[in-house]
Amino acid sequence: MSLKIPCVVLLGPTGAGKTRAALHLARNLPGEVVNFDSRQVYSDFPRITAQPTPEELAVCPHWLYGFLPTDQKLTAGAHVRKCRPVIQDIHDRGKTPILVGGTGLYLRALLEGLAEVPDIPLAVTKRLEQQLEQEGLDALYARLQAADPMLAARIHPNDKQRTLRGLEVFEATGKPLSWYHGQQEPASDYSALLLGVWAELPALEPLLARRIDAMLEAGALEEARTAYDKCSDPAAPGWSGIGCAELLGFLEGRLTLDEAKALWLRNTRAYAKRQLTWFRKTPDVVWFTQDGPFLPEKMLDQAKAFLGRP
RNA sequence: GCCGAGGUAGCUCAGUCGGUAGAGCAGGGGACUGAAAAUCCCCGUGUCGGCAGUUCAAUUCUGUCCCUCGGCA
Repeated sequence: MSLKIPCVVLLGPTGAGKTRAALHLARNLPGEVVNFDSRQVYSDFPRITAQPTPEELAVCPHWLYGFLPTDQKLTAGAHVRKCRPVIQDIHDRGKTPILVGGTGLYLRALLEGLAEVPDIPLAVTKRLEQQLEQEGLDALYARLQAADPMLAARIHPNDKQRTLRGLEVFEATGKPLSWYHGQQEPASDYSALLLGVWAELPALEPLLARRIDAMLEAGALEEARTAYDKCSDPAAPGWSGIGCAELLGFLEGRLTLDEAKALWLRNTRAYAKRQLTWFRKTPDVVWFTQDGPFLPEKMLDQAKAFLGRP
């Protein structure tokens, strides 16, 4: 039984300034940056998903950014499996892993573990999607109630995504998803310092609006166009990202550029709100707001204290 | 100036055969165990454009005024 690997985690809503703070920590600890954002993994959308720029990437090694094609999807489990060896390797080389991102589920899955549910064959998922079309959600939810009453009680009958997930697990494995949840043992491989950048929506909104303009100036539209040439299926996983979907609407002539921008901002704002709701209840976060002294400096002090360095 | 269509929630609009009104989006709050930038839940008093008339009762009918958008001048 080895000791837990110490990690520094930077979390917070989109656009709050995590990347900048991460670089300061990486330079001074020293450390390497590991992504836990479900969208910054797409190789076709470095600007639209606000991945670190080439200059920022040059500061220190960055992991799990921009490696996935638009037509492929990552899952929380797959992300954890990719993350673990990366963190181990950084630690073995005497550096501090700095986890940066905004996908609360991915972070929780990494730190607290995920139930060990086998991969579901694609055929099962496809069949259920087809049945959803034909029989409707009510019928599928009723089947879930029979197959996994514990899970069904916890999710809403309108929740298409979770109803399908519950059913596919039961049909593919013969066991209810809630059974797998019960089997799960708490994971404790990492000792994490959680540093949060907090920004209320009214303060965040103008920053988000400016960031969208900056992204467009940096070539976001050309980025979307190039991605569209590679993958023109609007249902592809990569296109569902905020900004990607709106620019696709413009490219396909469904939206004017102004409409796309307005939608993009609204959707980003709504997303930031959901992130705040999630992170608000995350335990043991040391929160920082953007006013006051140089934020990354204060975070560095915290990180040094946590790691037991002078 | 004339004819027509409208003026109802922040926005787009529905509706009330006369009994003071409701959807979508936005906004606020929340949930979240392999699609999570996803998926989903809860929250709707607003001089129903102004004024007057008819009526027990007008946002609804009538008159008039104001404003917007079409068409004709």
